[in-house]
Amino acid sequence: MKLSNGVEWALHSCVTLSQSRAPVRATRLAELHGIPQAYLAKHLQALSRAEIVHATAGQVGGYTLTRPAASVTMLEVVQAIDGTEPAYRCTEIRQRGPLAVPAEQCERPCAIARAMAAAQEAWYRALAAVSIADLAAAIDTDSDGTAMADVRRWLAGSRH
Amino acid sequence: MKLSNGVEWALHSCVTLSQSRAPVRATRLAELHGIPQAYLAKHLQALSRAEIVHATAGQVGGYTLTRPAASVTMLEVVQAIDGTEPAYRCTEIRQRGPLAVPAEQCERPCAIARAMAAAQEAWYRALAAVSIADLAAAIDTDSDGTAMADVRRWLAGSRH
DNA sequence: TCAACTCGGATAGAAAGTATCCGAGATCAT
DNA sequence: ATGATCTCGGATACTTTCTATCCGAGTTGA
Repeated sequence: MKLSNGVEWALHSCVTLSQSRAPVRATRLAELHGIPQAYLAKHLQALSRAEIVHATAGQVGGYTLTRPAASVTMLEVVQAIDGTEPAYRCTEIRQRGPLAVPAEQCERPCAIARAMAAAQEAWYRALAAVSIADLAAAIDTDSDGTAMADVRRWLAGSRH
Repeated sequence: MKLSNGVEWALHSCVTLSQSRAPVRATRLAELHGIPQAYLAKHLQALSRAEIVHATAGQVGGYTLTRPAASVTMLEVVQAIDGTEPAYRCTEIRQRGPLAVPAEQCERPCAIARAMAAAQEAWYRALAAVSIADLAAAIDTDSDGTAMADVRRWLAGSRH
């Protein structure tokens, strides 16, 4: 089980966007984080499709958060990049083989699928409990309150 | 994020093995579940390497559980097949770019990595709380107490 | 001692993730 | 109003992982 690499970039990008009301170009986000510009753009598209960010075209275009950072959860971002399909998908092998269970007895998911779904739900809950604003605050605390100010300063001076 | 297909087969196979003290051949497990024999064998190797099952060679060989089913958790099986690496791996992009954080300030994982680790831990905890014996009992209940007896009967008559 | 059966690792093919490019659309200066 | 420039968006190659399979090494029982 591996999570797409773009999840990390998307989360950092959202934290950065939370520090700016003005649109931020994909190129600048990539430069700030030291990551491939073209590939990050693809992931930003996914965030745009999920309506987490809003894309503005044109010379002063770029990306902005559509909602306050406190109302955007990590889960939304992860699902926007990685998809909403659960990690475990039951192929109903109980309905196959010599001891196959009749289909009419399989309305309820199989016990294994239920346990996996419960685990996934626990994962979802943990991610839904943390917002982009929470992340920004935690990163700020880790740096003794300088990190986000530095980001804001860098963003303000980036439009040359 | 997608979980390997073999996880489902491994879990069902462990439940089946919990119903037999005698070794069960990989061919029989595949036949019972209606799945590719050769590919299941590869996953059983992983279970063997993790010492969840014991492989016996020879004419009356096959696989058996090494421990009581009540002491084998879903988490162990999932990790044996899928590996123990966490789904999210931080690439430390905070140490890159124009606002790079000095390495000496990065002893603690970044806030995003911490939140992801907490979510993964919740997932682990949910899986560790369910044993193979629990699964067997739940499957039995779903079938009004006939499923496991049917499995035992089929296993007893399978060595022709 | 021999024969038959088992598991185990090494080997091809398919799918998904990774990385990139160029075109459609919009904005600002002229 | 017009044109040039800059933006995002989807379509296109490449790499890695997962999927599926085969044949050899080792063991058991007759």
